[in-house]
Amino acid sequence: VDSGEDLLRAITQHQILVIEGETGSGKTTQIPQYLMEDVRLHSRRNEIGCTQPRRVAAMSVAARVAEETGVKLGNEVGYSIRFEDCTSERTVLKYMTDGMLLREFLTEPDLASYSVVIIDEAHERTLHTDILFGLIKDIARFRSDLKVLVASATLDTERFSCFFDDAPVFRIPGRRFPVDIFYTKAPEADYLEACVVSVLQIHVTQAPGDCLVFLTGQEEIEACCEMLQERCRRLGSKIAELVVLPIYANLPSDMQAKIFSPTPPGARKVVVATNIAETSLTIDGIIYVIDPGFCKQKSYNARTGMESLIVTPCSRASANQRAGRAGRVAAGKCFRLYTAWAFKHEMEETTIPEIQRTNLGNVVLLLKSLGINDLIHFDFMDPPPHETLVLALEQLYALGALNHLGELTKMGRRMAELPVDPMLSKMILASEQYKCSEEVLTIAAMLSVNNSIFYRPKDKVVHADNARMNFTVPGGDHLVLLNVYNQSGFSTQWCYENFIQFRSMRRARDVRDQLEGLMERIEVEVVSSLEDSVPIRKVTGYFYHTARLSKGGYKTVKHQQTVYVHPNSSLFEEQPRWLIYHELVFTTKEFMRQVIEIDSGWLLEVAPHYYKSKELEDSSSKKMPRKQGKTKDELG
DNA sequence: GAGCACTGC
Repeated sequence: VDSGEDLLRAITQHQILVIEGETGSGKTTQIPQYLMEDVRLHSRRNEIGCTQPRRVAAMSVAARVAEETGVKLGNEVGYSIRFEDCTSERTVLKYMTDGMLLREFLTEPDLASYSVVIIDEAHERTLHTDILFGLIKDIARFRSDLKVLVASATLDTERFSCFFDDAPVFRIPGRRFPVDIFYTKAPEADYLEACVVSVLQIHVTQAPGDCLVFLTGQEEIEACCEMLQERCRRLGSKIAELVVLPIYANLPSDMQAKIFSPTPPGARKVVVATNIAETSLTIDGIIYVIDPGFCKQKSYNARTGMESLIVTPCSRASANQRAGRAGRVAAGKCFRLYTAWAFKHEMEETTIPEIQRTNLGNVVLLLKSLGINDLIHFDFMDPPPHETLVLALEQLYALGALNHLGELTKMGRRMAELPVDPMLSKMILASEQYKCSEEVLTIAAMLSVNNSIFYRPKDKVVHADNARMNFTVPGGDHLVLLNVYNQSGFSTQWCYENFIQFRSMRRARDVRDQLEGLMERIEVEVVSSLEDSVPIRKVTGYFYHTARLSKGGYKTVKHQQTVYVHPNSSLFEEQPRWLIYHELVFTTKEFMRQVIEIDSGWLLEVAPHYYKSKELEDSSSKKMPRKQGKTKDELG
């Protein structure tokens, strides 16, 4: 940054400032250093906090700034991410994940220990960043000494400025190489085939430089890599060597690492990637980008409480981010496999912010515990759908976290301490009474590790499925997960032999350790039920998501939706009469994932306020009672 | 009988 003095002047004059700058403009590393050196802003020994959407970014930026300023990482400059606090009493500049700062509001609602808060990569609009916007705007009103910087890429800075009461926008010039963009003349019917043809054309006709292809998921990536390899084999020595490498988040780490090895002389590297290469990792040497213009996006239907993952055209902002990946080391080229007209008229300007596409159970609980009672009127930059808030409130009421006035209960206050979904925190708290907290902690940790524990490579499907069957125990999937956790011993060798994802296991262990560490604070004693699965089944998944067998499928007890047991479930063939599911996902059908068998009588024992014996009668021919429970207005 | 983009506390 050339204009450090100007920037400092602007910061002294305004409480909130929006900073617009491309990645590579040095805003993330330089600005906090200017602030640190400036005595006007730093007469008090308060911290400068700088949030990042990703853990690795927080760590690596902190390491770089520590090096540049010649201090030891963790002293004056440090970072704080889940499972890892690398700060000390001397820390002045702290890089952290946005979720971490959000959690800090629970212990320090006015962020008193900070003199400056920087929200970096604001344009990404992560769920946590969006909540921070509302909270920070609010505290800035009474903390006039707090400086707030909102740093974003070029897009949307006007909207940020507008949201923060017309805060001035300070622009920092970027340093990036130009990228030429090419469109197709007509739409492509088969974009996978078009990708393969484009890669080969680049390989044969273009100057040296590696190539990056954006696809939507594992299956597409595998298909594309196979097609490329097959055609290169057929062309044989007529063309130079092409090194084809897949990358996606679920790929085992040793295979991921291959994309970073240098391209052999005379050869060309092609990396076939998901969106992981759009923001999360950067590959050096990319000169060509091929963009078919699609991505998989999560969406959430609050009327049914169901999530789904759908292939959608990506936004113009996302397409531009992808193109930018070609211009990091030299001038590059981006080949878009859609027409210029489609780019202009058919693609959205920006991606829909996450807050509008996700379940908000834990966010609502967090805001309630910060004393924000009227969520409908909370200052969201883009408010979530009304139904999403209503469903979250309904769920929290059912779990006993809110009373009928929508106020936080003592139970809710304890639940908010745990960094997991409300259903999981409720079951952990309930496990105390049923003397099985030891097991329930493990189950909660395993359920909160979203991506699959079971590794199922295409060429070893039979082996993988056999390995998985060996973990089957009576009762349901929660107990299978508990069994896997207890057997694993966290050995890479064991995981490999049993087709278990080691990364997921390590994560489950970290989560479990963290949760166990919080048990004292919420006054839950850690005890084991010793082999008895009944108490575990009474509390796991908790009673909120129940379904009963009903001609060929299941019906949810509270909303009478037709749903099915997922074919990967250990209960797929058993089809028990009553069960509890952890989540609903819509793919080819409405599926319940992670289910456990229960006795309907338990529901009256565990949740008498929520179930009436009439709803639990077993004569399926009988007309179902009308929906009971609280209405929207009562919950407000 | 399915098929899981990416993050984060």
